[in-house]
Amino acid sequence: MGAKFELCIRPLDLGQTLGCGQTFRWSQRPNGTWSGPLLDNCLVLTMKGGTLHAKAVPGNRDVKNDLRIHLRAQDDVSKIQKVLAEDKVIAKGLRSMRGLRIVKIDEWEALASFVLATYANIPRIVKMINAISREYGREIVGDVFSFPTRAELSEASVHNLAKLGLGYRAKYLHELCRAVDEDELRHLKKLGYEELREELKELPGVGDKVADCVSLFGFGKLEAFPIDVWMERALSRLYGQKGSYAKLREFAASSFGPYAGYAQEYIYLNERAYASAGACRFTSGR
DNA sequence: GCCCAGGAGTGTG
DNA sequence: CACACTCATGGG
Repeated sequence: MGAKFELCIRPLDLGQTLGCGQTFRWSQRPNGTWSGPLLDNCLVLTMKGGTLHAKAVPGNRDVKNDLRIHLRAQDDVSKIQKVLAEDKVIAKGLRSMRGLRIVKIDEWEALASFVLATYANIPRIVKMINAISREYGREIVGDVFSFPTRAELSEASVHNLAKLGLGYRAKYLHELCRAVDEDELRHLKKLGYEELREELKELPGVGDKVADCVSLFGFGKLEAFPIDVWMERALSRLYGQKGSYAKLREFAASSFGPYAGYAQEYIYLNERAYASAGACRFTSGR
């Protein structure tokens, strides 16, 4: 039982890619490997000499291709970085993030995950997602659970979801299960970015920011540019850009075009690093 | 204890 | 269009 395989995807840094808050289900082990559920397999990933080595349990279906899709092996990340580095702000921050890749998450998982992600910090988001997976998903191997399907999750009552620590998000998630079905997801996959985000925004718990996260990470729209509180601060601090979501979104589209999603990730991580460096200075000043 | 969190929904000016 | 307010709760 289980499967082993290798993939040559470059550039790739597992920590930068899986631990940066675009996906919530991977965790780093003490020995530097990364593990987590991907659809109906549990994977353990490690880098050896620039090559990705993977172990999959139980090794269902075409897990190798699932991982290739998840890590967006088709992206020419070096070229994207080269284009985006024309922006001096990004060029500077980029140096420490060469191995970051945008991931492609299952559409339903992305939708449900980012509805839960509203107004919560990342450790809490991870906790909520683990809780609903444990309660309503299927056990893949010991203590690793798949993300619950829409059908599985629609069995949950608002009350039981709230008990898992979702707060007011319990109601959104419950309504989302009823507002979306497989036909709707199939329909959404056919849409271009602008149409997609407008239709996503019709769903309960989905506003501008969640629609962009789901477009980017769930539907693979690299031109999407999610703007959360961190991005607002970064755009103000680094570019002097302030104003409504629509205005900031327009700035991003004109500045970063088809690779706005990658630009967003570089700027977002840059801002978080800046904040934690500032906090460190502050606390160490005694 | 306090502040904040990868915001959205609703109502008002 | 822009704001203001509320929502429920855990993490740092």
